[in-house]
Amino acid sequence: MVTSHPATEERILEAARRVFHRKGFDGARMQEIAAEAGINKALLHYYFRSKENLFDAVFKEAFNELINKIFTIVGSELSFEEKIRYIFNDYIGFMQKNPYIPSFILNEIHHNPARLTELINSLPNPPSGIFSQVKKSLEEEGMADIDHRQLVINIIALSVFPFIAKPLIKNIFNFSEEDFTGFIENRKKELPDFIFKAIHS
Amino acid sequence: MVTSHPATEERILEAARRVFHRKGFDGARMQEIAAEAGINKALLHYYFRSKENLFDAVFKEAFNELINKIFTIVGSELSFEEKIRYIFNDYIGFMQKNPYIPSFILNEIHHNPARLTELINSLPNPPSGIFSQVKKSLEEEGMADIDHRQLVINIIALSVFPFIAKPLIKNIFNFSEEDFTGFIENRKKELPDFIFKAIHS
DNA sequence: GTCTATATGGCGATAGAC
DNA sequence: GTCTATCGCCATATAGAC
Repeated sequence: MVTSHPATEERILEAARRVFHRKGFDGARMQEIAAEAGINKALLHYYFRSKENLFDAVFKEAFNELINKIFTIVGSELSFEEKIRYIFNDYIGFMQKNPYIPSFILNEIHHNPARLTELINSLPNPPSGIFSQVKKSLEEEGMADIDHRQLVINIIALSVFPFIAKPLIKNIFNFSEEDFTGFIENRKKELPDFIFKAIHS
Repeated sequence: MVTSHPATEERILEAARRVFHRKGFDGARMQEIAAEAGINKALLHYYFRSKENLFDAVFKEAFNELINKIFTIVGSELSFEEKIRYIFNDYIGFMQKNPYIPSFILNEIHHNPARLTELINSLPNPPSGIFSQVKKSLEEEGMADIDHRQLVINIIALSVFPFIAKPLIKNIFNFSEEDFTGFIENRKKELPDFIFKAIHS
């Protein structure tokens, strides 16, 4: 895994990202990753002993990016309202730049629950701490009656779902790629107020 | 596909559902489906010529169930408020009974966009008609200012997402299976008011 | 219709030369 | 470190007996 020729390892990882993100573990082929990286299969195994190892590196990286992105905002010192606005703007923005990651993660977490537990346990900030902080924020805002966990899931659902369902959305609304981009840009603007109205009595 | 022994074909389909829903096309094995159905691989090919054919039958069925469920409610003669309540109650209820279908559909639609277009075109009620009806409902309720397409996606996102992200949710909240069930039951109760508050000015 | 046996190809992984 | 060649296995699919 550590070598005197980092350029090759990084090229393998880039190729592996492209292929695994799109096709998942079962659909990906070592031959395709090798071709994308401009090398041959044998060299893949020289750097990362097995398909599973290579996949783990890619999965871990994507998972941490996706989770830390949101946990960093939630766990920051911003006001409650600012946090909501930042999440919708930055989190959706991240997925616009990495449109395959949400489906990739949400699909692969079903296949290996043990790895998921391990990854969550090794996060820099434990989720339990983040969530008790959310709860405290809500109490300070005088909204102690709403379940903070339901709210967190609602916010993530509204952010992530359009990217998971993109092909379906494009089809049922007859959206071009530009239409879809516009639809997402509108969400960034409209979702914060949607949430504020929903939670303020 | 049509035969004098329907019991076998139905047993194959039941087995194929169980395996494909959980593992997707790439992860499923014809051997496993045969074993689940209590027959051998050769007989699978006798009834459904290829893995792809068998998968298509399973996919089409799940897709139509998932889409028609919601389109039937949306296109019904219920009042706007009733529709919202029915969607959250019945749609979430359907997914509680079929927890693998949302992930299955949302994952596989990425792999064959052509089949998706075909399936949508063959729906009993065309989506465009359903959505113009939603728009009309909103105008009658004096809520013409909100984008009906954004609202539809929000409602579906809030319903579907917890099932797609179930392993993640259980992990980060330290939920047992019973905790998760309770969490979903609470959503059924709370989501209608969440939406009503969000859209009423 | 249902089985056993087998064809055929592709996959992950390794051996060994350079 | 990087390559070519190949092993061993397992997948889908078919042939052919009953």
